[in-house]
Amino acid sequence: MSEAPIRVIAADPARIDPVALEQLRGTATLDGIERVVGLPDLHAGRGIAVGAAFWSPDRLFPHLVGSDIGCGMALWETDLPVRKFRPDKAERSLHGLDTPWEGAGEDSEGGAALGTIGGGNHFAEFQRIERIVDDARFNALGFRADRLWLMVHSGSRGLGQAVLDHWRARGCEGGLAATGADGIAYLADHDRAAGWAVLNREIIARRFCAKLGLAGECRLDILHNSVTPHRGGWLHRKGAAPADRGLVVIPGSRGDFSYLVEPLADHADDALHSLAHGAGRRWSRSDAHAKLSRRFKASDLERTALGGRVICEDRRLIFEEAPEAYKDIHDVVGALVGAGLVRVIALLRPLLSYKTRRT
DNA sequence: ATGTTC
Repeated sequence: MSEAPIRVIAADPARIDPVALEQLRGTATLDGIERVVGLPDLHAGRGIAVGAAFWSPDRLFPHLVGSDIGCGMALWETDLPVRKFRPDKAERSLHGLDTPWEGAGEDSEGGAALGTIGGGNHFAEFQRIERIVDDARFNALGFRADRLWLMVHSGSRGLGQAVLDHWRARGCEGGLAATGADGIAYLADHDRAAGWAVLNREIIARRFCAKLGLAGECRLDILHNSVTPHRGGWLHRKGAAPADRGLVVIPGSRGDFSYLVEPLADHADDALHSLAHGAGRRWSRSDAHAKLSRRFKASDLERTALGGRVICEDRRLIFEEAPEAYKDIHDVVGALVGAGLVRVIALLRPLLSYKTRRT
């Protein structure tokens, strides 16, 4: 079987991570994979590159979706005029969000984790609309620029992990025939985990709003780890946002802006109808910790260059997830714009980023 | 990424 073509969309092709590129090559040689795309946030993952999409005509590859099935971004508009947002007060109010949600049934699947953010790069962040680039479109959507917004990044926690573990134990790395019994069973597991992840983000958003006494409405929820039917085959996205499900928000880092973008259709197929899902890591977790813990105290990182505040009572994580550990979001979105894949609608400024609090 | 974590 010949190697599938690989297309990488990058801000600066000379600076594509060679390790990530080698990982893309590894996936391009899989029997049954016919197209591979790297997005501008491409970076090395644990075996599989993150920021990538993979198309197969007839096979499902659970390990190309990974363990955090259904992980994605939700963006909510609250009813609070942003001028009334008090970060000090909010910081004092945001307690009890790492413990199980009261509404989770004890025997429901993944019940204890439902409504909690988790670790790694997951977060909830209050934001304001910094700048509207496309006024007509923003207004047509009925969005309000003067309100407090809330972004949630989380996934399927232990449930998605259990699904991948189950299929890995059965030897799924060569893929599963999509129409076979195993393929159908995996898809059912995948869809259940993805549905759980969407619900998890909704509950997280509602819990955060409730702590501040706010009402809120979900404006978008998009998955960046998934496999879906696509043009007669199967599209695997590993840290890749969909370009065929409406508006997308692309987070920068806790110290930079997030972009609200509208996917454009004309060149979408070049990128397998996929987009960057964030800025992408510039430094590995261990490098970020090593470099930054030498230069800064953890408390130095509780405020960002944009004036936002950070709640992260995990001393290792606050270094691992520092803005410096991520690529420049403006370059990443610039590459998407340059490739004709998106139009920018608006930029959002982080006001308060919540990672974790000790309980 | 992870009801993780020697």
